[in-house]
Amino acid sequence: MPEQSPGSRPTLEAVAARAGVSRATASRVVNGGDGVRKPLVDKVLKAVDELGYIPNHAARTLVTRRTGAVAVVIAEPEIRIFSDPFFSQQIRGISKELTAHDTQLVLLLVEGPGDFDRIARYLSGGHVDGALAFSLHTDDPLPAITRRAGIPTVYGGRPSWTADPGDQAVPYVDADNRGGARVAVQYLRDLGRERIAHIGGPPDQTSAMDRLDGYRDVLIDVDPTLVAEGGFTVESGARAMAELLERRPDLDAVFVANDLMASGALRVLRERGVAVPEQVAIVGFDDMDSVAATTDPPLTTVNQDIEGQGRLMARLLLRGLDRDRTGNGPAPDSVITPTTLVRRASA
Amino acid sequence: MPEQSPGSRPTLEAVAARAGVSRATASRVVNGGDGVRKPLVDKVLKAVDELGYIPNHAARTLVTRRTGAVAVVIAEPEIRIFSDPFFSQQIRGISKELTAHDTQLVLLLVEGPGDFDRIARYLSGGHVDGALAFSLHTDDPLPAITRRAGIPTVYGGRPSWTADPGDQAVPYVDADNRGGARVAVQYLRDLGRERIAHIGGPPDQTSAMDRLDGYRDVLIDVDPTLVAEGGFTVESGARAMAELLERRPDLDAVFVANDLMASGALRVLRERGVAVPEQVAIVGFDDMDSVAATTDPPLTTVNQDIEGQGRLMARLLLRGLDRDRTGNGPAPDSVITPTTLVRRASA
DNA sequence: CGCATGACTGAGAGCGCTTCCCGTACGCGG
DNA sequence: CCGCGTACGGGAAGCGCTCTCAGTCATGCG
Repeated sequence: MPEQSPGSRPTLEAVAARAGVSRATASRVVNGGDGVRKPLVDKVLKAVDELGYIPNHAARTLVTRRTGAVAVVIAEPEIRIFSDPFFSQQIRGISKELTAHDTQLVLLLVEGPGDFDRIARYLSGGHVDGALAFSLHTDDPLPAITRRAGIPTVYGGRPSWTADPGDQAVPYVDADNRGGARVAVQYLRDLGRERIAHIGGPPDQTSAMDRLDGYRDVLIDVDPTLVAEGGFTVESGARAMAELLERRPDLDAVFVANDLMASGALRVLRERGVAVPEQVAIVGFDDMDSVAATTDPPLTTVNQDIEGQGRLMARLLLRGLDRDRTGNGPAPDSVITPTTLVRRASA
Repeated sequence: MPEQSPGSRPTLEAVAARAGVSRATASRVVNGGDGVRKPLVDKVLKAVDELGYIPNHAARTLVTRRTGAVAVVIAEPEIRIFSDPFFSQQIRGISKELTAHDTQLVLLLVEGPGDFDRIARYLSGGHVDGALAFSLHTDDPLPAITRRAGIPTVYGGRPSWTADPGDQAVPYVDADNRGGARVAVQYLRDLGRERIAHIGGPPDQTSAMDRLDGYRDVLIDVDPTLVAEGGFTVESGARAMAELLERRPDLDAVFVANDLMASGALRVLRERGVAVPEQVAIVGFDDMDSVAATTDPPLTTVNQDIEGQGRLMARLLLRGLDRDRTGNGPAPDSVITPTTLVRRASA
């Protein structure tokens, strides 16, 4: 690779000159070379190579009006954000897919409520072609922002407002939370468990609600005392478990809405000398490898392909952007990814 | 905020026209307004506001040759990456600082060894003004890449080659690992412990080595059987603890190079019925809030301000970029951030 | 053999912005 | 009241690239 002399990189002009063609032809070659005869293509490529030419991104963006960048907006006031393997795996998937399409990942962390202004300005500023967002809470202002900015956006997780009629559909990627929950609870029932409790997640997150719905699908007329609410954290899971044991010492199984809470629940059960799975069987959700496999006993849980979801989000967005540009292809539709039950020792 | 008619955003030209000034004057106002009389400034700002003008970033970059973006390169083949609260907090700090300076964060995840080519191309491509990187392993190709691309870079954690003489200094931000370790071990000794073991991190990470050095600073002629090596993971910590107990059943304290390993060590001690801190005192490192406070017993550990380190990294880089541009100010220098011992129950 | 047709290539016009350079208008002192 | 100096505003030149449009050349067919 040729050394870069400081401050001056070769331009297309230089490449064209060296190859003995016009700038237009050089440009054509650099952008795929359609309609340029082989010998010229080779000459240009040779010049590119010799000069170490790298296209100027800003100039290209200026004329094409496309940035080749996508924003990933993470708005999570809680600590959970990155520490949550969930996000990190999702981002990893996104990164892989974007990279494969020569698209940059611009990370936008929302630090506080006042930040939405900044985000809005940024998204409106034409810095990125599209956005990927994680819709978490009911009152999330993000959808409104992206809509007003006219930025194509794909959501991770079913946005809460998608239930509302009349709202325009937005593409999103989500796991089959309800189906997964159904399978999990059904499994517990097939095991012969009769008083299956549930520790749910925060009600303003659709994933939590969908999992609860799945639970109810199987246990139609469930006694409300068998249901407790947690906050998707280890601690809240422990609290909820304690609460359930208090209310229903007779319970013989718990379907917990995520692995973190399940690990908290396991701890409480262990502390109180309740044998898992003999006395109480536990099934979690997410199959976080850093949690589910290392609990004692290892957690039976519902697996979802989180990284795959990230990839899918990116792919959906890129496809949509491509469609905007070329004007053809089907409108991107939401995708529900499958879930599978992973049997370990806790149930 | 005015609605954007699709596809056409107001230009500086439009703002200038509406304000009744030249484009040059409008530009000056938008960029700070130096040397423009108050009434005109106001007129322009009013026009900007009314039109909802947002500068075209590509055009600006094209002429100024500055992108207003910084790359954050994370090259960690292991899973640890994001799941590691370490990175997430660091990134959070970086994000805050960059945001405060209207600079974008472009995330570059290295997925595999072959990816370095892509990273190199990207960094050379003038997409970003600078880079922040986490130097982890001895043979990391990143430093060479950024140097060749001529991209100002600040490292997180002391790069291993900084020990080599003759190598040009690179700015980095790191905690006072050695000092922190010293304080921790000294604390154990002040407690009256006499056979203080050490579980170290991977030898190709400077933080691990520096902590080991701190340990040795206090325990000058330490018996090598008291030192075991781990990989900064829970499991490796457990393994190392088991190994130490095997070799030296008489040990009465362990200084562990990070909290994750410490939690693994605690588990092993608990399983074997060794009382902590009565029989064996444990001190960790990092003070990860998701770990140190929730172990049983809560972990005495060495705290470092990780988010602050991230901020510092960004600040150092921005200062360097500013210096490159204006040509004045001191060259950015590396920073070692202080560490403090946090007393909890494990020692 | 001549002209039409198609396939390529080249010239040039900007994309929106910053900034240099020059003209001018205003300030002040004499 | 007039001259000069200073500071501010305006014109214009690109930054590097894409893409339309027109021109060129070779070929195929009548």
